[in-house]
Amino acid sequence: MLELSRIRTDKEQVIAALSKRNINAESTINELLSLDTQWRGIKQELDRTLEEANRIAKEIGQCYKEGRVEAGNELKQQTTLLKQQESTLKVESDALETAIQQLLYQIPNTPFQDVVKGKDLNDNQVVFQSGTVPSFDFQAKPHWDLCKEKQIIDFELGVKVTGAGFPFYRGKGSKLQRALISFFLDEASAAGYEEYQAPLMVNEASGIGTGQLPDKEGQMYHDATDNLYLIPTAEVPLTNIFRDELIQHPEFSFKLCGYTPCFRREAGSYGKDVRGLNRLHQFDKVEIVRVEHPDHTARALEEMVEHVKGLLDKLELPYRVLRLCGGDMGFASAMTFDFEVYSAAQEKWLEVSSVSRFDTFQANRLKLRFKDHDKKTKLCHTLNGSALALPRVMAALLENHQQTDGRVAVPKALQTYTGFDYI
RNA sequence: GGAGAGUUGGCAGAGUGGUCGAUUGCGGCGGUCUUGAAAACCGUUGAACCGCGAGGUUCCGGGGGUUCGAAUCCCUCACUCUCCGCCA
Repeated sequence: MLELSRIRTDKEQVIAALSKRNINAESTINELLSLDTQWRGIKQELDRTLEEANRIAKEIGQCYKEGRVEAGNELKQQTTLLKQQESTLKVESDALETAIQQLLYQIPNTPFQDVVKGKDLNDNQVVFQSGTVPSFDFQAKPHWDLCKEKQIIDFELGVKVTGAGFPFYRGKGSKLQRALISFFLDEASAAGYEEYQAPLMVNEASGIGTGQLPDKEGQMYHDATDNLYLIPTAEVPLTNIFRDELIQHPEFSFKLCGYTPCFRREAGSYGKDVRGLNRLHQFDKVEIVRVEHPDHTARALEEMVEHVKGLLDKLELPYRVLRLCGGDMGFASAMTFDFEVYSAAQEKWLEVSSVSRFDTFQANRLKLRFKDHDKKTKLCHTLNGSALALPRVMAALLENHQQTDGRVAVPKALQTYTGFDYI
């Protein structure tokens, strides 16, 4: 959620920044500011009325204390009109506040200065590329065939027991999952991220805190009996740790990581993109989350990008880093780098990580603040990234590392975790 | 699932109709002392909103009510804790 005070003072800058997302926010912003002006007028009137009522109430107290009962009774009569005014103004003020809030919820974050204007994924910029795409002297198999052949992931069995998008991992497949999770967590710990095991269900307040609610609730699994939501990413519980926190001093930096399964309804998904491991309702992910002083956000983002690069290097996968254009960024993001690994058999790039800075957008909803050097209370900056999401990494490992003899090689970095070299 | 007790500032914890936005302790910030740090001592310190400012308003879990006036009384909802039951 954008800060209303910023929209007031930097209206043109906000509109210009939002235009990078290929949206014209001018009418929304104007409506917002018009409502805001009305609200401030009402608020001032309401405050004056309340002030008067408070003053009289105090006077009445004095009168009774001093035994001037009649004077007190007289003053009481004056309050009748004030109370009527108060309740009318309160209704108007509340209505305006709600309308303002609803508009604010609809406005996405303003892209950071480095973000370029663009419509969709075609306008994203490749800012880094690493590794070579393997060339095979045989017909490379897609991961879903390899999974079946080697009996390491059973999609049909998942359909039987739960439904599409909930696969079983078996034998070496299951061990490879566990290896990846351990590897990612160990790497994150080594980089200074404290490991958390988070709840997999969150309450409504947490959903609102990180922005899944109220608008995107269709994307989460919801248990109506207890009004709890299955997390779509560890970002939700890990970031909500800081909800309603006021950090007392300006020297802070929180780095946390956590492995969780993630649950996504993926309503509206269809077609070939959902084949195999490409899109699941339940998948595993290690997430890194940071809460930083605004002065350190840029450095933090860079560190996170380097961290993810390191992971993919060690997994010996060909990958590229994209800086997303305004139009392709998530609602809450101010700047996002996507990591894509090349999937040799599918012959396409698969997104395995998304690293973003949110600046104050999340913190504003979370009420996550700190006391700065100038003793003023300010909003923290939040950042997060996947490091990494497992299924597509798994797909890329299988497809890129398949050998002429039909085996799939396990990268060195993972071998100590898996206990085997080939699948 | 049953019974009881709670929810107050960054945290802990007083406060039971008007001088309470709230005693105190811890923490934070500033200082003295110290080579530096710690300790000790001194000072300072709730948040949000409106206003150029003076200043004003709101907030004691959420919502509603009683009253001229509510942290304080009533209703309601949510959550937490304790005990009992069930159970990994």
